[in-house]
Amino acid sequence: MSSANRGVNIGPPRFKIAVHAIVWLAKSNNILSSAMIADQVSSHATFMRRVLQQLAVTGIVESRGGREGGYILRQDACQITLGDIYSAVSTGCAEPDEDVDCGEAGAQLDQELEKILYEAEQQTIDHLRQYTIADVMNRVDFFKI
Amino acid sequence: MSSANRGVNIGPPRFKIAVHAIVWLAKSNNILSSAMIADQVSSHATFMRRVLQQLAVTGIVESRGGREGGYILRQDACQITLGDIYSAVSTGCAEPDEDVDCGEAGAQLDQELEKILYEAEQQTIDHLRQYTIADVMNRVDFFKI
DNA sequence: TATAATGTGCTTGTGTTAGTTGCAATTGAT
DNA sequence: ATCAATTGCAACTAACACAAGCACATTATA
Repeated sequence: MSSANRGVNIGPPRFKIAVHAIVWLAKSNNILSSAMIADQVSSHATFMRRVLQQLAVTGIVESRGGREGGYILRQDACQITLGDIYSAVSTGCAEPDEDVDCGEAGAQLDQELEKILYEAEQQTIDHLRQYTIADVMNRVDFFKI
Repeated sequence: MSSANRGVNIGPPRFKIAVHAIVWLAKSNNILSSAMIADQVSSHATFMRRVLQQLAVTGIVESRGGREGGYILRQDACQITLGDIYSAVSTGCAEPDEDVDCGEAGAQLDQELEKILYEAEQQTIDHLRQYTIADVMNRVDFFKI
């Protein structure tokens, strides 16, 4: 999976990979190791583990350690939304900017902008909540349920 | 202006700098050189020229070459919206992803996701259209009109 | 116990963006 | 006409964010 231009200016870069991983988990309907998922999405096992762990802490997938371990969906494909995934992979990359060094007035302006952008992002997440993984899968023949 | 963590996962990085620049132009209500603007927003003249040029092609500012040249607003602060600015600084960084190399099905899935994200971004822009530069300025004492 | 997986720290690679320099073209002041 | 100040633009460098990849401790199961 290339890490070139993302095409749109919204969403963390991991978002699409996370969706791909969940789609494959939904299709297999089984436990899959990070290595197997990485193969399917042309990524790498270690990176997938990090992404899948973010999905695990929000309860979208469950991780099992040890032999025969891996990841398995904890919710049905028609219950998981793109908004859920966006939120899950955003955690940890949404700390507020450190204070800018362009003066008091500039800093205040920046804070106000930050508020507005935060609000816009929340609305984006709401918008993405209308699409479930099942919806997305049904848009592609190969994954159709 | 730090280029560290952006705090939110939406908008091109230049967005906030572009807003700052326009706010200063609105406050001064006069022609300002790239060097003067760069000073105000703690950035650099050449970089500001790049950003301001994007704002010029969409008609938000006007650029004048030569001695006594610089940039000046072409619209009133209460007519320029954050959505306009977002669109302006997004041009040229929103080409679609190159085709991913994770198989036909994966590529199709990716295209569908891309459509959904594009739609989400358009809605973000619409959302940002409700805020004018004048609104933003009135949120900060120093810039209050 | 041996095996196969996750979790995670660390290093390396790479693409994107900002910073910087240099200079031609342009425009107004003198 | 000359000079000074500015944009526009190309090229290069630097910084940063993120993914890729390795190593290994930990964990769980056959």
